[in-house]
Amino acid sequence: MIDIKQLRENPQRFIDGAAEKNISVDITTLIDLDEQRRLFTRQREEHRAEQKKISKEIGPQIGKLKGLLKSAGEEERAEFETTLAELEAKPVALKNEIQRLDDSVAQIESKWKALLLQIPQPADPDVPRGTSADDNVQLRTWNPKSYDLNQSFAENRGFEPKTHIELLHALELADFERGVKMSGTRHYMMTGNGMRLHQAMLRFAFDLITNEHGFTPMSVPVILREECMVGTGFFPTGREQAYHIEESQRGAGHDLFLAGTGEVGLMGMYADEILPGNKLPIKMATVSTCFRREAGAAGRDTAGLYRIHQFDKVEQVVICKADEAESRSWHKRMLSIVEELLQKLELPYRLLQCCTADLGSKNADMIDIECWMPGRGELDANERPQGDWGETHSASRLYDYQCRRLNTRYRDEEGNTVFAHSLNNTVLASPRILIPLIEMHQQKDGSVAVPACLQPYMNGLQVLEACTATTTA
RNA sequence: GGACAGGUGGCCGAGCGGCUGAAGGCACCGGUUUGCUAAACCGGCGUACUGGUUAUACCGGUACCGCGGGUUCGAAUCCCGCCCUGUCCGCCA
Repeated sequence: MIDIKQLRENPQRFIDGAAEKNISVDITTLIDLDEQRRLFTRQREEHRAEQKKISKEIGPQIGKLKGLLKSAGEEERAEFETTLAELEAKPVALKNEIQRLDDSVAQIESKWKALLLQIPQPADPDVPRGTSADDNVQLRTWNPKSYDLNQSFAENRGFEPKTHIELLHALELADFERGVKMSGTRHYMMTGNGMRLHQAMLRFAFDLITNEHGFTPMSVPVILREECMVGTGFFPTGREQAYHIEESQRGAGHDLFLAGTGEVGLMGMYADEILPGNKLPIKMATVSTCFRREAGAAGRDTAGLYRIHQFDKVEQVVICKADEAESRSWHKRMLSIVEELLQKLELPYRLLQCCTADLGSKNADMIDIECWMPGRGELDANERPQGDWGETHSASRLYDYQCRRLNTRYRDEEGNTVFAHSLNNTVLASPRILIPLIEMHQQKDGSVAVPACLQPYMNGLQVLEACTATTTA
């Protein structure tokens, strides 16, 4: 959520910010509603103050009269009733007026809140302006010494690559048909060594981030209340991307939603809290199952492990003090952890500075990491893919946008409560990361070499071969 | 799932429908005293919005006693719905 005070002071910044992100929101209406809300709220407060004052003056008198009324005789009764009516006339008039203002404020406020939640965080000035993902800017690439990105896979390795789908089938690492049979399109199963590899990847990444980089290991709920989804900024805009468990239909008090990332649980845990300043920065990592409906992606990446409804992800999150320099430095550090990971896995990658159009509404800045996937991309004359980059990681910098929504604050040195800054980044998402892994490490004989860093997590296995697969027939 | 009990400030805990933003205690901060520490004593100590002003200093107003609604001139206190917690029973990885 943006700071409404900043919007009042400089609406143009937010109008431009939304336009640059290609997000259409009615900021003029929000400003109108904001003014009305403040006006009516102030009037209501003035009336209430008056009411309280009167109440204190005549309240006890009313109470006393009502008491006397009970034991009063006929003549006295009439007199008391008249006095009572006189005393009550003014507060009753006030009460009606307050009731009217209450209704106005409630009505305005719900529209105001709904709009406010939709206003995107403007991108930072150093984020390239753009109209689509095509305008993202490549920052740098990395490749192992043995792989020249300017040459084709065949030129590098001396044989034509298979796609990950072909490799998964041949080595019996995954079963798409039965996954689809049970759950429908975009579902799959990892089988035998495929599952071992999947787990090895996750554990390797989790150990790296927690043991080597001091992030606190966490398990988090992946079934969450709507407040968490709104608080973390995934709702209302991304509502159709989340699976919705309509428990209220069965009589429960609230619905639940499946998280699309562990970030929801990690950030949600500190909602409505004021943290002691010395607790920051909070560095946490979780490994969790992620669920995405992939609404609007019909027809895209339908085959293989690229775009699926359920996967597992190691996620890193940092909650730090409200300091731009500190935020920016954490962003870099989180990215460098991923670079270390990918280098250990010997996977070529590139860093992409996302342009304004690709940021999403909550981010001030986002850097994606894409791995080279030889089995992806346009088909050549022989109907074989030419290879392409595929997104495997995404590092977001949000300033206080998320903490403001979540109401996560900390107490600074002067004792003030301040909204914290938050950042998040993928450490590793699997099975998507298995695409570059098995495509890049495939060998001429159709086997796949297991990178050294994963071997301890694979019972020491060095090569995945067809005959080593121990899966169901 | 069934039966009870209960949700009050950082924590514990009191609270007759008006004098309660809320007693008391603990913790914390400042001060006095003090060889040091401790103790004792004095003072301070919630969040948010909003106005006086341009200001995180100061003064005022409003709201907040799980959440939402209702009764009332007036609600922490009465009523209704929901959420959550605890205990017992049942079921269960």
